[in-house]
Amino acid sequence: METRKIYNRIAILRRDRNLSRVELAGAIGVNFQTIGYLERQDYNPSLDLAFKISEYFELPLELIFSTEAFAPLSADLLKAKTTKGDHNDE
Amino acid sequence: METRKIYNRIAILRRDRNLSRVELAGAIGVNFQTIGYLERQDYNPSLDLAFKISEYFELPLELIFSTEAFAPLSADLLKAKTTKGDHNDE
DNA sequence: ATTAAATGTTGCAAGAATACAACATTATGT
DNA sequence: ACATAATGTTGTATTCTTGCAACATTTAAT
Repeated sequence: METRKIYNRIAILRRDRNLSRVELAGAIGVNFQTIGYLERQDYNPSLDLAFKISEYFELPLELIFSTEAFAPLSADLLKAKTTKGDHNDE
Repeated sequence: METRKIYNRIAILRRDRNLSRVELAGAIGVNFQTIGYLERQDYNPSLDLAFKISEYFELPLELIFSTEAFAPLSADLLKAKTTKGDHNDE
């Protein structure tokens, strides 16, 4: 299978919470260098690790990992504010 | 890292759409035996493969994969119906 | 009942993810 | 400027994922 690179927001989320890689790694239960590999997108996390990270940040997996490059977090923030109150369910 | 087993709904979703493993595998671009491994939960898919499957079924990844065992699909269906119209955003 | 399709099982090979160590570079605080 | 923390780099070993082949069992259709 031609493995695609999955993009992620680990680095920004980590900095947003003022954590070092060592701290984040400790909290999640992986080697701190593994966090580095993921932030640099040297390789994709396993599905289990992706879930662990999403659980740690208390964010849906799709908000942290994506098959396409992410826009800056701030853009998403703005979009969320703009859409506030819109309930277009169907 | 002590890898957890991730549960999935691939088998039910596949049957729901009347696909054989060969067909599903072909559509996604993996070996048909790989679908079998995943359905039996012999191992977890890579994050990329999980995304491919979620894209194929046009369902959010968390609806197909979970760190905890799934209730039957029908239960979720009922819950969705019950919650219809509830917009508790904040 | 027979056949064909679908699924399960085992085993081996290749590739990807993770751990870990040692060392280099960059940032931060004083 | 110095010390320390944080991050990056390279390399090796182990485990997990995927592909693939061969064969067994189950299911479905006729």
